[in-house]
Amino acid sequence: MAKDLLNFHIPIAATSSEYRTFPTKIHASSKPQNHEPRIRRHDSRKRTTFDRRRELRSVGNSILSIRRLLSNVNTGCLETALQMFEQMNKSSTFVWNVMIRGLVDSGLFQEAMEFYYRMRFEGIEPDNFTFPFVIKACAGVLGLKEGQSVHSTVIKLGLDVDIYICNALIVMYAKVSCVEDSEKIFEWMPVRDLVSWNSMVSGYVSAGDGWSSLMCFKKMQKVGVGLDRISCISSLGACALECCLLEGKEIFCQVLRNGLELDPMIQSSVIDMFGKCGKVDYAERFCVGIAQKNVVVWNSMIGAYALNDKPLESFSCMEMMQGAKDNVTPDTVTLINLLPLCSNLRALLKGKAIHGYAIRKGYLSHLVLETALIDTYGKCGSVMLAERVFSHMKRRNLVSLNAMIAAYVQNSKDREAIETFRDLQLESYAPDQMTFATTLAAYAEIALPKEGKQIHGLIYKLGISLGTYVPNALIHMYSKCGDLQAAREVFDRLVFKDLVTWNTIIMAYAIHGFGAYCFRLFSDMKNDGHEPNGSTFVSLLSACSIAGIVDEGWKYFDSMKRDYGLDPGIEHYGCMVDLLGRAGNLDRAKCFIDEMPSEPTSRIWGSLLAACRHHRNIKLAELVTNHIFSLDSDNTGCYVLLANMYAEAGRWEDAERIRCLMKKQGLKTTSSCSILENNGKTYKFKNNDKSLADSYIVFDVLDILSRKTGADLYFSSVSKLKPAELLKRRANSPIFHSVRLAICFGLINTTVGEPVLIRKNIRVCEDCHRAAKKISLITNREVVVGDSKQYHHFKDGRCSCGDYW
DNA sequence: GTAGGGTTAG
Repeated sequence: MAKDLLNFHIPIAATSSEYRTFPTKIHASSKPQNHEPRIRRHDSRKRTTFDRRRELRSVGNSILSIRRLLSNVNTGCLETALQMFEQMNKSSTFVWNVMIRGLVDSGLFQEAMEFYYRMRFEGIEPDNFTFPFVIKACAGVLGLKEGQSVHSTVIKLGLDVDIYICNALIVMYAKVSCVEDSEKIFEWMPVRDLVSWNSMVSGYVSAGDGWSSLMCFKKMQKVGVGLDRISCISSLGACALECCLLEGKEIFCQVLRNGLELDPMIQSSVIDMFGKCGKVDYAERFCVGIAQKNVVVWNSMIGAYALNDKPLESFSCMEMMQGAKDNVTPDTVTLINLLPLCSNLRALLKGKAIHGYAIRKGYLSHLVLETALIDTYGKCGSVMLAERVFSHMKRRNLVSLNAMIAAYVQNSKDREAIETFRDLQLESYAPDQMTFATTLAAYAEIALPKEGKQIHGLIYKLGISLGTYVPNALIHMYSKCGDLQAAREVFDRLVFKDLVTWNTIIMAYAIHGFGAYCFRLFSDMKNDGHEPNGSTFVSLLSACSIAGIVDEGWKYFDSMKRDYGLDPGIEHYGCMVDLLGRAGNLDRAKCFIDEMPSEPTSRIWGSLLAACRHHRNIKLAELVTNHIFSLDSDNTGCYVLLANMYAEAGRWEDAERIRCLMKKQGLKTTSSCSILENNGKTYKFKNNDKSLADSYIVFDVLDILSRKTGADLYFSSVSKLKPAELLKRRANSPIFHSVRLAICFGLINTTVGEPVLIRKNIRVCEDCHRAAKKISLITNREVVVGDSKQYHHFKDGRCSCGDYW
């Protein structure tokens, strides 16, 4: 392998430290008044062929060997070229240039840089030919520091007026996100040509600034530079970036006027532009007219369908490309385009098929493809396969790590997500907005406000540019961690709030049971000029369902379609089943599920099951569990709920039967656990947990409170227990449930007047709920308990959930 | 017999 031969490493610092500072010469000197180039360079083009031949002969390389070297480089036989190079006399700049060019052309940018440093180390002076290659290599490795160092050398050698070098610098600075430096170079260039203008147009696109690119494109035509195929490709990219159809159409007309429509790169750029501007039909019409389509053109069309929510067309497009007429083989980009469709369709098998195809074709390992696979597996619920791809990756970057964190979060592996986030920091990756937004979602599920605040501090410290993406995740995280006040502060400080921000804050108040306040926020949102979407109504209906505001719930449900043309989705139906269940209208809830336009999920049935339990309707519960098991046979919660219902009704044989069934299937109940924080430390309690050093105090307080709240609570609610069973269960009594231990610990360790905040991994049981209400009354303290769905604010003997959850 | 700008993707 060519790379093995490139084992000559010189540390960058040893060779380029003298060029580390950014060159200021071009900015400090006065702007040239005319466009006459300052002649300061040794222009090799002025040398005659004879001179060059004589020079090359004089350094001991025969013309034949140089021709062979060039031919190897030109045909991509880098390995042979490298072997030849090592045996040649290396004192001429020419042979180094040829080698560096070869490496750059093969995408071996780091190796090209190392070759340049080696050249300098051996005392060979680079010339005007060397720098365009080297600068391109700097852009390739996105090395701003290296680029600046090379730029210094260019100035020192008086080559900063060379138009080729300047053009390369423009592109390099834009690619490393310093487009202002590109602008300065462009502005100060003594002479600009079409390539200089094109470099600026494409430079702005690389920097993500499509509008500046289009303005530059217009200006270049105004000053009479004209345009060529590359101007069109770059400006079409700008239109695609900004979804600017009008400009895109104009450029398309220019393409036709200039007869450029047969150029495959133009073709793919046009399709891509139309696709990104939401005009997949235009893209399709243009694509159909292309007689011979290459793989990039096909990929652009597949991508356009995918982007415009036409997954089936994307797949059939892939089949067409492989058809007898075109017979084009899908490449890595084709697969990368198709994988998100599998994610959206939750089509795990299709994703696996693409993975298999990639392996058969030898496309792996490929960083982007592997990242897309992690994403697909994560979204399709197979975190194990995502992990497998991740662990086999030869190379990773921030995006692949973000994808793995997201896969964990999507599959409720929040601890693993946080662990991966920590690894990412240890490996010195600089987390970005995506990293934080995803990791915050993991914290939202399992953390307490203190940990959340720490990650918030880190975001602040790193100066992550915010937008709304991270603040929205922060609002969600704080509300889920129980600190609604902190969520509100983030919301209030956010100057530009988008629809997601509003939906998130409404949901924040919803899960804390402040239903009525959510309706006010909804009205504020509309006054702020936002049209609600499906998620807004999930927030609103959740608010109604959690706070038990039945009438408003129906009002919003009806308003969705009538006022906003939004079809209720499965989540909206879920909220309505909750509401009907709460009202005790179980038959109506069942009919409502039966009449749903889409197939009910196990979650929908789960809502009805919770209602059945609340209203002690075992008959319906049995029917509902059958539905749940047919969809989700290892739904532990469902087994437990049914078993408890049987137990409460004194139907011990049935309860035992359900427990046996669980055992048979190897299902284990999730053990309850409650957490709270005190003095910056998180304390974790399990049921009947005596592991804490001063747990005897906790148990003493619990004893006092149990007496005051009526220790017979538990026994009264399960009074149909047999005496033997009663004794057996004494040890597992709800009196010692984790949440009660945590409440006692909180009461002991927090200041009077401060609420006691607890998070719990599973739903609060009826006994603990009843006890918490009494404790709040007796101690005159607010107790806040968050479970997997909502928060219960216990105050003055009442709960914000209205005793339905 | 060496240079600069360019398409699709996570």
